[in-house]
Amino acid sequence: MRDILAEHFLLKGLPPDDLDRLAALSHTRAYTANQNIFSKGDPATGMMGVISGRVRIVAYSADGKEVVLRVIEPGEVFGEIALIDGGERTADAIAMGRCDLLVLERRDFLPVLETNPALCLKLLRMMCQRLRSTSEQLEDFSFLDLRTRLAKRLLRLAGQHGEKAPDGVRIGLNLSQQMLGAMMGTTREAVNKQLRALEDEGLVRLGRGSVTVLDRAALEAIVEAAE
Amino acid sequence: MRDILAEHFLLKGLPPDDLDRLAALSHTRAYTANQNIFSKGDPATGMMGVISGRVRIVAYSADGKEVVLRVIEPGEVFGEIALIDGGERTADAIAMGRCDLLVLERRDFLPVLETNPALCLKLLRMMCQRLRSTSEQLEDFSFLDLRTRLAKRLLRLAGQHGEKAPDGVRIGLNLSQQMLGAMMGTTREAVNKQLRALEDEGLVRLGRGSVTVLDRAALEAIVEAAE
DNA sequence: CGGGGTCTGTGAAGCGGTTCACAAAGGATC
DNA sequence: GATCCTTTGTGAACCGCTTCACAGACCCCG
Repeated sequence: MRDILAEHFLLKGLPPDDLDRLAALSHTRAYTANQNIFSKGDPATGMMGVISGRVRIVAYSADGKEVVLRVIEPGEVFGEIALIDGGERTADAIAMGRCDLLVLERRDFLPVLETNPALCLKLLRMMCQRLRSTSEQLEDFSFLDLRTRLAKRLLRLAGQHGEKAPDGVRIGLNLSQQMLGAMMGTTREAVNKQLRALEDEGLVRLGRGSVTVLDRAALEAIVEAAE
Repeated sequence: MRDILAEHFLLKGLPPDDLDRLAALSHTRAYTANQNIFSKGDPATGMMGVISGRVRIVAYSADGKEVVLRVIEPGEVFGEIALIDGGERTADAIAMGRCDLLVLERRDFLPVLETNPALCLKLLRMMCQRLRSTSEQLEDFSFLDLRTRLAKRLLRLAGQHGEKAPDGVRIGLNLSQQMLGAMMGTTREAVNKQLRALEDEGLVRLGRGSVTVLDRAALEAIVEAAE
């Protein structure tokens, strides 16, 4: 356990005795596909780190529409807002497949944070990053049309999760068009039509649960043209 | 100068010698209406606090549309992202009228931050707050129609800036419909039509540069119905 | 090896918001 | 008071996206 903690980017460099203290108090938890980890409004007791698998953070509208706010990869943490201010959870967290999480309780972590400015600064920098990306998403929502947002999103996904394919970069992830729609705040149908348009132009190839980026430069051109 | 700093919520409780250190190095700057304070992409050297007046943080699209991301009131700070990670400014800051700002340079502030966990935690909590509100705005953009967003925004503005009027709460601010549109990521015309609808229903009264909320409960009902 | 469920593809109709064009009413300035 | 600029009000045309409806393809599971 101590080693898992020490490996984690957020805790790397922490004094050994702090690490021991946290190791003694943190624990892991396993989740199955689509299992709910926490829901909006839940009282928050701490922060989680992803050891293996992926987690998505989503919000629901009154009529059940879903927006994906973030997808969390192994090595990243989520639920840190609640860690700091102790408020309610602001969104739902759902396991995207089998996954193992590390749980750090607020009451254990806070004392360590108070005595460790370097850790504080790391957290601050992480929050900055988060704020930057959320703001960018907000801008994209208000300025860019669907085609452009889609191109941008595909480029990001290809960068993060792309596997090399003979003729391009394949985004696997079991990524349905439904889920892509939720990532961009729109419907499955609208995504499908834009994707088909891109396929007709030869920029991507579609599969069931996958998109292969064939012409990265052309996608980048679409994004460039809009900003 | 030292007293101004000590008054500020973020720095309240700071050890006296830290305060002196910062006081010696920080300075104030005055701006006139609509003057640009910084622009997106500028290298960031530090954080600003508003002493008097108001500042708006805005983003521009390729074709010149404007979105207001935040309005900063006296006593609040902005530009803190750059303070922490030292990256580029992510948006434009514009003085909304005459205003006096306090400027804290990164190189002066960072050492104080490193030795003062309590200050770190305060900053962290502030960033959390910011992240919560930005996420909420993102959700609103994707889920709510204009009428609902407008109702929500009017309620918030009335709460923050409302002056008591004989028959309701008046939002002054010299708030044009143009600016309201920019706050909600839409056009002046669309805002006008929704406002007129609300006026016809007797929920608000419109003036040049002002909106008076006449029926707070009814506006709340509009918002409730959507979430 | 069915058979039900999820995922993809597509068309038609409708709607919310944009764009454009224009008019009139303050307010500011000289 | 005359003039100019900003702000507000409004209608018509347009358009991107949503909604709804349906069909076929693929896949997991019994």
